[in-house]
Amino acid sequence: MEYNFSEIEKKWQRFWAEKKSFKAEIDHNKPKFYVLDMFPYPSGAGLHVGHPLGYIASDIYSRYKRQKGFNVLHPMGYDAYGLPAEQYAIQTGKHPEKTTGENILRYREQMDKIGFSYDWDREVKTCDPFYYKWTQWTFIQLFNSWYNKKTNKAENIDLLIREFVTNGNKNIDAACDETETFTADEWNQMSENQQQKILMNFRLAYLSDTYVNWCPGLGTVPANDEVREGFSIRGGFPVERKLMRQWSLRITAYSQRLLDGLDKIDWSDSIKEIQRNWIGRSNGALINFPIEKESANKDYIKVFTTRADTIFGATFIVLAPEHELVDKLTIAENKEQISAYIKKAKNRSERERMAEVNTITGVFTGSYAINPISHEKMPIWIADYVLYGYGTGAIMAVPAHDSRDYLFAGHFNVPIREVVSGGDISKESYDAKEGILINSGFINGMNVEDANNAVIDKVEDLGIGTRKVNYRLRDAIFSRQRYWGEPFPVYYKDGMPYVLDESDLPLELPEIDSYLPTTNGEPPLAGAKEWKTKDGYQIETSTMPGFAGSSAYYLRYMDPWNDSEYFSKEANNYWRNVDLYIGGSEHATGHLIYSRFWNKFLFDIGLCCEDEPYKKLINQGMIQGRSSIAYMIKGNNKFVSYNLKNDYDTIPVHVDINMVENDILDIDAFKKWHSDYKNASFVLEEGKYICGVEIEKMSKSLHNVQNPDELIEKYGADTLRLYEMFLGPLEQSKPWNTLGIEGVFRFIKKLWRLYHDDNNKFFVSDDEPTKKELKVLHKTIKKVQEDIERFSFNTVVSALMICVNELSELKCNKRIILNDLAILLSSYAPHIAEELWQLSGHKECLSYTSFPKFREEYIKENTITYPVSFNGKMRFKIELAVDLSNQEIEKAVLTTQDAQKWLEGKDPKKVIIVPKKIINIVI
RNA sequence: GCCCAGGUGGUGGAAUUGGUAGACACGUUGGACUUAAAAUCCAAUGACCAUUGCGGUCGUGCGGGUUCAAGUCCCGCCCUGGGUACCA
Repeated sequence: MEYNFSEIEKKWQRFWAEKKSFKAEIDHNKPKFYVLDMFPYPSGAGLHVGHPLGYIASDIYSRYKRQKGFNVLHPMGYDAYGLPAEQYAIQTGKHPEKTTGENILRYREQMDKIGFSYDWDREVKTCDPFYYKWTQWTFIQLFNSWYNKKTNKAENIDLLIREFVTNGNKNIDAACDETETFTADEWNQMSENQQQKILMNFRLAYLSDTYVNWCPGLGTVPANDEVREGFSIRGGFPVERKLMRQWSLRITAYSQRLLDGLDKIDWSDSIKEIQRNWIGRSNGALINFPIEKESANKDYIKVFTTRADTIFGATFIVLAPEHELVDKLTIAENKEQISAYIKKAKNRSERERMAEVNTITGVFTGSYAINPISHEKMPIWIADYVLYGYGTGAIMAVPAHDSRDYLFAGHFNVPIREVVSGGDISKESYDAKEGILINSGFINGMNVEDANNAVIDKVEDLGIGTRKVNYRLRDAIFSRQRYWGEPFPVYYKDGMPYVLDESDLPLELPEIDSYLPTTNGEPPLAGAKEWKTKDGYQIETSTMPGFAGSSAYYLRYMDPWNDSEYFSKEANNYWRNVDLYIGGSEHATGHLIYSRFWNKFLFDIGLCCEDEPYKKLINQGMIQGRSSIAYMIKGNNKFVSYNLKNDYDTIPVHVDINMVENDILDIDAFKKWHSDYKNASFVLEEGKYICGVEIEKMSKSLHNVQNPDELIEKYGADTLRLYEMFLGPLEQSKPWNTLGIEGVFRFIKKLWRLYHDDNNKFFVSDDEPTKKELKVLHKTIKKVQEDIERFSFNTVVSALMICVNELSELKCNKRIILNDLAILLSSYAPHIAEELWQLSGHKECLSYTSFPKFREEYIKENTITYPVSFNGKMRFKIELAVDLSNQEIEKAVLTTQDAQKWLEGKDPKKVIIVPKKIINIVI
C-alpha cells in the first residue's frame, strides 16, 4: 500500500472523535496532568501557521504524558470577544456574534485537521452566555469584596459594613482609596448614597475617574494601538486624554502576593523578571514639602522618593501636568503659558512622555516649596516626564543623582548640587546607590543606605512623612466603551451602581441598531432600547475588556457544563491547576498577571484550591510572516522585478504569498487578484518576476498569512506537525518558510518504507533484533524522552530522523524494534503511528500504550573515542577502553604517533584529562 | 527611553553542566536508475590557502577580558524582535 496520508489521517481523526479517545474524566487511580494552550481569538483570517506551533507542542506533551500513565486534561476554546469583530460590524453592519461564530467554526475545522488530542466536549467560548454568566458572577463577587490587609486576603464587604456600624473605620487596615476617619455614629447617620460612596473606596471592583484616549471626531475611545502621534489611525482625528468614570479592579491590593507567588512557579526567569518589573516594588518614603505662600501655609506637596538620602540635593519640585495642585500654584502671569503646556502634555501618551528623553519640556509655576530638611526654597515646575499615575505624581528633583532631573536642570538652568561622592557631576548625573554623603548636614559622611534610613527616621519624627513601599502596578481599568464584550451586571440608582442579583445572570447583550457610539459619545449600549432593569433602572453601558473572559477560563474547563456553580469542588480538587501552560510571551504583563490576580481572588473567597493558576509556563516564539513585495513604478501600472527596482522610482506593494513560489510571482494569478492589476505590465529579469522579501508580523492586511490547510492538503497533518517542531526551538521567534518541509515529508515516507517490503506490502519480521538495532532503538528512546521532558521539541525530530536513517541502513524490519519506534513517533505524527500500529496487528489504540522503557545495557560501550586537543585545538581522535585511569590515558595518548608529531619533541607542560569527555595537552 | 529575548554556513537550526563548532534537514553541484519526468538512492558542500596525496590557517554580530579550554562566563558596544497598561 502506498502512504496515503489523507485517507489515513481522516480515518484516525474520525476514530478518535467517535471513540472520544481523549475524553478526560476524573480518575483517582491515576495522577492528573493538566496541559493548557492559550486559547485563540478567532480572527477573520483563520488559523495561521503560528497558532498551531504551541498547540502542536502541547499536544505532543499531552500524548506523551498519557503514554507515561497520566490522566491528561487537554481542552481548547475561544477568546471570542474582541475589537476586530466589532470593527467589522461597524463597517458592514454584520452582528459580531455572527462573524465570531463563523470564525470559530473555521478555526475548529482547521484544528480538527491537525489531529489534536483535545477533549472537545469541554470546548468553551467566552461570548457564550453559559460561559460569561460566570465572568459576570465573578464581577459581582469582586464588587462585594474588599481587601483586608490584616488577614491579607479579600473578604466580603458585609464584614466591613458590620465593622463600620459598630466601630467606624478606625481599626480597618484595607487596600483602599484615601478615606477620612469616621466613627460608628457618623457612619450610621450617613445617607445610603454617602455610605455607598465610601464603600466604593474599598470594593475590589470600583468606579473611579481615569484617563482614556478620547477621540471626539470618532466619538469613541480608541485603543492605544489605534492612536499614533496624537491622532486616530482611522480617520486621522485628534485624540485627547479625557477623564471618564470607569470600572477598575483593585489588583494593586495583590501586588505583594503577585510578587511573592513568582517564587513558587516554574516560569522562565525572563518572564518572571518582566512581571517583577511590572509590579515594580520599591522601598522609599512619602515626604511632605510645604508650600511657601503666606495665604495657604497649610498646603504641602506629597512626594514619593526612593532616595531620601539625597534630600539635601533636591533643588526643585516637579509636578505632573495632571497634578491637582497645579492650578493653585500657578501664579497669574504664568497661567496662559501653563494651561497651554498642560493641554499639550496631557494629550501625549505616557509612552511618548517616557520615551522622548531628549526633548526636555516643562514650565515654571512661579511658586516655591520649602525643603523640609534643608529649609531651602525650591521652585515648583511642571513637566510631563513626571507621570501622574506613578507614586504621588510629584517628585523632589535631585539633578546630581537622577539622569532625567539632571537633563531637566541643565536645560532650564536650575542649580545642581552633588550630595553623594563618587561621580563627576560636571559631565553626568551619578545615579549609583554607592558613595559617601557630602553637602548634607546631619547625614554627611554616611553611606547611602544609612543616610536613607536616617532621613526617613527624621521625617517620621517630624511627622512630615512615612516610610512607604510603593508599587508601579496600577489598578486595572475594567470598562470598555464597546459593544462586543460581557455586559456588566450593574444598574444605577440615584447615580450609584448596584449589582444585579445572581439569579438574574447571565445578563445578555441586547440587540442594537448601530455598533457606533451614540451621537453624544456614549458607548453603543446607550443606544439599546430596553437596557434597563425590570424596575426601570439604567444598566451599565460599558462592557468588560478582553481579559475578563480569559482570566479564569482554565477553571471553567474543569467542569464546563455546570449550570449551578462555576465548577464543582470535586472537579477543582482533582484537576487543581494547570501543570503546563503554553502561549506567547506577549501576554507577560497582560493576561498572565490579570489571570494570576483573578485566581488569587477566587482562592481567597474559597472557590479554587490553588492560589497560582499555572505551575509551568512555556512561551512559544512568534512565527513571523514572510511577506512578498512587488515594486510598482510610481504613477504607472507597471511592476519591476526585485533586482532591477533600483533603476526606477517604485512603491512597494504587498502581494499575496499564495501567488508566489520561491520568490517568483505568478503573473497571471496576480492580474486576476485585483481588478486594478488586470492590465498591469511587468519588467522581468531572465523571464521571471522576482519578488522582494520582508519579515514582519503575520497579518491579513500584509497578505502574508500562511494557513495550515494548504500544507495539510499537500503533505498531511503528520508532516505539518513534525515540520513546525523541526523549525527550531519552541521558544524562539522565527520567520515562517516552507523550504524545509520536503525533508520532513521524505522522512515520513522513509519511515513508511521501513514497515513495507519492496512491493509496498506491509511486512515486519518476528526475528530477534540484533545488538546494533537495539542500540539504535534505545539510544532514540533515551533522547526522545529526555528532550520531550525538557521541551526541546525540535531535537526530537532530528533524533527520530537519525533513528530511521540508521534502521534503514541496517535494513531493520524487526517487529520488536518497529513497534517501539511507532510509539516513539506517535506523539509527533499520531496518524501514521496509529496506522502502522494497527497494521502490525494491534487491536487497541496506540494513544494509551505505555512509552517504551529505556534500557541502559543496550547502549553500553567498552571503548570511548577521545578527542585530543593541543592548546585547546582538536587535532586527532583516539579510541581507548572506558575503564582506563587518567595516568593510563595520558601514557596511551602521549605515545601515539599523532601526539609525537604535535609535540615536536617537546615535553607537554600539562595534560588535562576530563574522563569520558576530552584530553587537552598544553605545550 | 525603560524592561525582556535573540544574533552560529547560502537557509532553518544542533552543540543539555565551559570540553570535538556546524548534528539533523533544506538548498546547490555531480552521479546512479529512467526514453523522459517524478520518486528513490549515492557522493560532495563553512571560508580561505595548498594540493598528486598528506595537510594548514581563519571562523559562532563587533571590541576587550577570564580559563588548560569560550558559541557557552564577565565588561563595553552594534543590530533585530517582543512588551510598555484599551490589539488579542
